[in-house]
Amino acid sequence: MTYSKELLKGTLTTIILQLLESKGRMYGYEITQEVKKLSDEKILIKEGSLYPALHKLKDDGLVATETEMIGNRVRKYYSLTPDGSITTKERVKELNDFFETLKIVLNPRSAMV
Amino acid sequence: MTYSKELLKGTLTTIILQLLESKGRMYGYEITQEVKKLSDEKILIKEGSLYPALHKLKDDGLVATETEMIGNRVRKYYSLTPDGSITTKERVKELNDFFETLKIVLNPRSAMV
DNA sequence: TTGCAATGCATCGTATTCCTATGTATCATT
DNA sequence: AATGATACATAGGAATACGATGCATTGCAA
Repeated sequence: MTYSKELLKGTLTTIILQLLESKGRMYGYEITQEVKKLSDEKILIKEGSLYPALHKLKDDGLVATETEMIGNRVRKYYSLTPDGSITTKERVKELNDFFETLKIVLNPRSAMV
Repeated sequence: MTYSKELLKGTLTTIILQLLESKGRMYGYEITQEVKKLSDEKILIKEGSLYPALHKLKDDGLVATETEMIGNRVRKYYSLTPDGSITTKERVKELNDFFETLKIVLNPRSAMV
């Protein structure tokens, strides 16, 4: 079972940022595998989503890259810039807050605070 | 403070469906106001999002409409069809499940099950 | 009484973003 | 030798939320 791809919209970038925040640095393929593992195979990030997202994060100055050669194979590591670290905290906070709000909207009877 | 509009993607339809499930029937403007109220003004559904979404739900056979005249003003009520009711339960379940999964992904240290 | 805000419906064009499909290349295992 | 995993990347398409705009009624305040 995989989630409707629409659900990922708006959260993919936050997932990437938060992974980089906790792991320090990662390469693309590693990110897809880590998300797959953590989500019990329920969230599968595709290359067609991941790489454009990473490139955009770089354009926006939120991540920096360094390329390494592993044998003859190129590997591109991503890590957060100071700006990226700040943005990550904001995004994660916003996402958690959004979830809480949505819970209330989706279940009005639990809204008695 | 309003959430980044990207966050709503993939959840708007579920919000509408669940509101109809709990309220029985609602009209468009009423939906925007109810979501605004329940979310403490943090989720503001725009007409440009709402009406296309409602029309799509109708095309998909998930909601039915009835038009009423309130004074000289037209009001269009939406309610769930039997199909819509089933879909609503599935969507809400999927969304809650997605949140749980995402929590784990966003905070690996809490993933020790 | 005039004008503005709120109520109420709707659509067009735009931006975003995720995916499918495709391409290239290395490496390990069979 | 072939296949699957590793690893990067992009082009084109689909979905969807929004901004802008339009129309009409109603209520209220200046």
